[in-house]
Amino acid sequence: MQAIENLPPCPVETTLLLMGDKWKVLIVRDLLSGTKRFGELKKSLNGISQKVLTSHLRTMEKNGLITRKVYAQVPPKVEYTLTEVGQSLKQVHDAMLDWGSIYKLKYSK
Amino acid sequence: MQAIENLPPCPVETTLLLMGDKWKVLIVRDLLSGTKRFGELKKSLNGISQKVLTSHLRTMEKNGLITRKVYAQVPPKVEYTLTEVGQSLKQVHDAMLDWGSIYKLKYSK
DNA sequence: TAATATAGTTACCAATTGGATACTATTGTT
DNA sequence: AACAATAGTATCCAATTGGTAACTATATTA
Repeated sequence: MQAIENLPPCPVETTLLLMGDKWKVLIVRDLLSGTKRFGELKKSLNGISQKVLTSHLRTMEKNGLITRKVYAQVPPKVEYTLTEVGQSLKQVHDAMLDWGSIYKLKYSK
Repeated sequence: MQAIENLPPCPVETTLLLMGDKWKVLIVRDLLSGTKRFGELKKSLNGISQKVLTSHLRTMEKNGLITRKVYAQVPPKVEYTLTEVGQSLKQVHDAMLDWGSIYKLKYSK
């Protein structure tokens, strides 16, 4: 992958630059359990539009978080998989999972 | 605090609902080192406008993440502090800090 | 007397994001 | 011959978000 230029000095801001987005975190959540096809992602990301899903996947691929594998078939089959760096987002995901659970215990009905 | 209704079933989505926003994470980052005044936050959140900072602080207060203390002075003095639940966002913050650092090591110039 | 400092609020405008819809390509199926 | 299936792309419109600038209050300071 190509090096990215001008990342912010604060690493938290770097993470936000690459992942500071509802859908991207949910895409990671879904790919943490393994490779998925485009259609599977679309279905499990309830309500995301095709356009938005495609554009997030492209950005994440460019940033080295996922890989895209196209099969020479008709109808098309495209699979998305987390890279090693993408996998390492599991810590962030898990922290968010834990915190959300705690918050719900405390404050939800 | 009042219970919040209709939190999403997935705890990750709950976290995103409350924190899925660049500025909110950075506000937490800044408050993790202790209580801050409005003006201090504004200065350290480089580039945030007064309007946006105010509105994020209000939402976070409503959600039980921070407390707001107004001193009866002129000119006004208002301090913001993380609540206990707000403090517990440290795990999320730290995971993002770690991941950003790793990412920069691998991919930045 | 006028300026300064702080923490806002309000109104308006611009930009970004997101959604809906229609369209494409091609092979296999009915 | 028409249709289904998949992973898109292109276009247009709507909504949300964010920025700028002006305004407020009032005690203290020059």
